[in-house]
Amino acid sequence: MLSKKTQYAFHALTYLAENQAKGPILISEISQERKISLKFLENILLEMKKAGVLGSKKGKGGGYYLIKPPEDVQLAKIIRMLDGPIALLPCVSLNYYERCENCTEERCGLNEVMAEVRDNTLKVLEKKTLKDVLRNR
Amino acid sequence: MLSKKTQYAFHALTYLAENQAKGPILISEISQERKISLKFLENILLEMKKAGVLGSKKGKGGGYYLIKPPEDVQLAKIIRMLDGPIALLPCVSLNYYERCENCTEERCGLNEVMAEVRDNTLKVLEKKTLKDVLRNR
DNA sequence: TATATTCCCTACCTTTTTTGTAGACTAATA
DNA sequence: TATTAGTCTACAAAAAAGGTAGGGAATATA
Repeated sequence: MLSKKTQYAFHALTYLAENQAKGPILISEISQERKISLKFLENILLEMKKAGVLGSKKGKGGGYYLIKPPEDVQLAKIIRMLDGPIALLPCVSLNYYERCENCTEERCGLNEVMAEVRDNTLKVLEKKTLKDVLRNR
Repeated sequence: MLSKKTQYAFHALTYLAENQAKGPILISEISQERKISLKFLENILLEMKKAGVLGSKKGKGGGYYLIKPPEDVQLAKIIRMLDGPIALLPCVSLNYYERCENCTEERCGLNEVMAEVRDNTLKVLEKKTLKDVLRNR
């Protein structure tokens, strides 16, 4: 399951996308509108900024804004950024690969299946973008 | 990611499947062969017994054994049993459904995408069985 | 340049989940 | 009836998730 953090991130991103015309949006506005703890949301937005998804502006008239058009923001990227691996096993993760203990990959049938699951999942999450989850499509 | 618990469960299940001919297998044997903490494994096997996947026999010559042929044990069932929901959001889970807070499902584009992910995942996990992950296929 | 505004950063705290352990109990078998 | 082996309840440690506090730094504007 996606963590609250990632779920909040999606709430924030769709809010930003739907209000792009207004220019930079205050953290506090997103927090109120989408009912997310202000300080927790601060962390999340900052993390997304560092990952290159959001931009920000300080001082009066400041706030956060999307740095790319919604159709260029892959859902897979957001999930990986905040939740880590999408794969079900470390040994089949493309971005967070780790060897499995107690299991030789060459002879383990599980990783083949899990690689198939991963591919099927990514087929959706890498194709779909922020634009696809907006309310006013 | 799958929890250790579920990963251990798969180790145990494949061991049981590969040694079916030997009759009931001791917890301690699986624990040693697959390097899993004995007491932790006890809990896991018991849970699978209660869920109807394993049978057991007490006393000398006892142990655990598969109650169904490996090709009848869906991977999805094992995962759900020990890890819970397979879906990425509670509101698109078939077996563990819960309403999402702060999000009206009718107008939330996220759940449509996540339902698609779920379907793609289940396409694999409900088709593949314990037999498909055995070493000596 | 003073001040208000707003994001930035570090550190911490609480709760929940995961992972693992202890020990007594019950059932089967020889 | 002694031994073997699973069953059950409870607990505990460690890790992860979720959330909070408070000051610092950059910006805008008067």
